[in-house]
Amino acid sequence: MTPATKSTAGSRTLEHPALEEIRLEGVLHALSDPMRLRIVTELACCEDELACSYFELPVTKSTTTHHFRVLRESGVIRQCYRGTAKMSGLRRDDLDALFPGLLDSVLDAAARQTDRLGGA
Amino acid sequence: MTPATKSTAGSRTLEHPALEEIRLEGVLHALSDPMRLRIVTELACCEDELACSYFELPVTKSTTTHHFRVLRESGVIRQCYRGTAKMSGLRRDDLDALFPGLLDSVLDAAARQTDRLGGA
DNA sequence: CTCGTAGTTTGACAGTTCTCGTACTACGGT
DNA sequence: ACCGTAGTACGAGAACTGTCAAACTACGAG
Repeated sequence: MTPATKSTAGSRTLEHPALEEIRLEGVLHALSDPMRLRIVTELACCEDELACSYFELPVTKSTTTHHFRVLRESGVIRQCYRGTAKMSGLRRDDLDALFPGLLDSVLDAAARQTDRLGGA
Repeated sequence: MTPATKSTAGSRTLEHPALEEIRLEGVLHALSDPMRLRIVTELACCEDELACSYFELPVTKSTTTHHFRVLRESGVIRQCYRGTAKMSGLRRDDLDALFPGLLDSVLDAAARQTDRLGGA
């Protein structure tokens, strides 16, 4: 994919879209998957960076990697390596600057829905 | 087919999800397509029901039909026939009841993005 | 009844998405 | 140096999506 990505030693860099590159459609699409919505909800809950392995998702590791990448590439989360772990955190500041109130509305909506459906 | 013979003419009935059936993921997915986001924006702008033919979308009629169906089946819009025309209107009330603030945030976000990009 | 306008249906196609399994790399601890 | 844990890359496959064209249905006006 990435041309000349001879990323041999150490430089485990992760590509993030710049603030101006974040598109609303991309963000909405990223959030429209149940698994990803769940990840984002937990991330918001904790208000801190979490390792991928923290989440106990009902999918394999490769699928997990995939979902985190979608979230990162759409600009919803920020990721960085920390030892062998990959930490993820919401890009709250950027999202709020670009689309004020959007993230909170979605988070609130997700909470309400969970309450309404899974509140068994 | 339920023989719900309404006084108003028309065996052309359109299926809409009940309020409790509307899912956040579905709504977000419906809104994550540029064409549909555009439709919703115009619908919100007009604050009234509009015929499909009002929209001058850069796609064929069948594609337009498809997008309107996705919006209706996800619970974002409400549709009914009126003569040969099919009128569409936002389900603002239902959406606000279910996910307070969500629609407005998305609309606002869409406006900001249009401003930021198209206002070049 | 006939015609035009508005929208639907169907089938097709290319592209994307979600998922998996297996093989792989990167780092830290012992 | 070795091993285990965390995550990645690479196919691959099934399902879904956005799009079109062409043939069709429904309604209103003459």
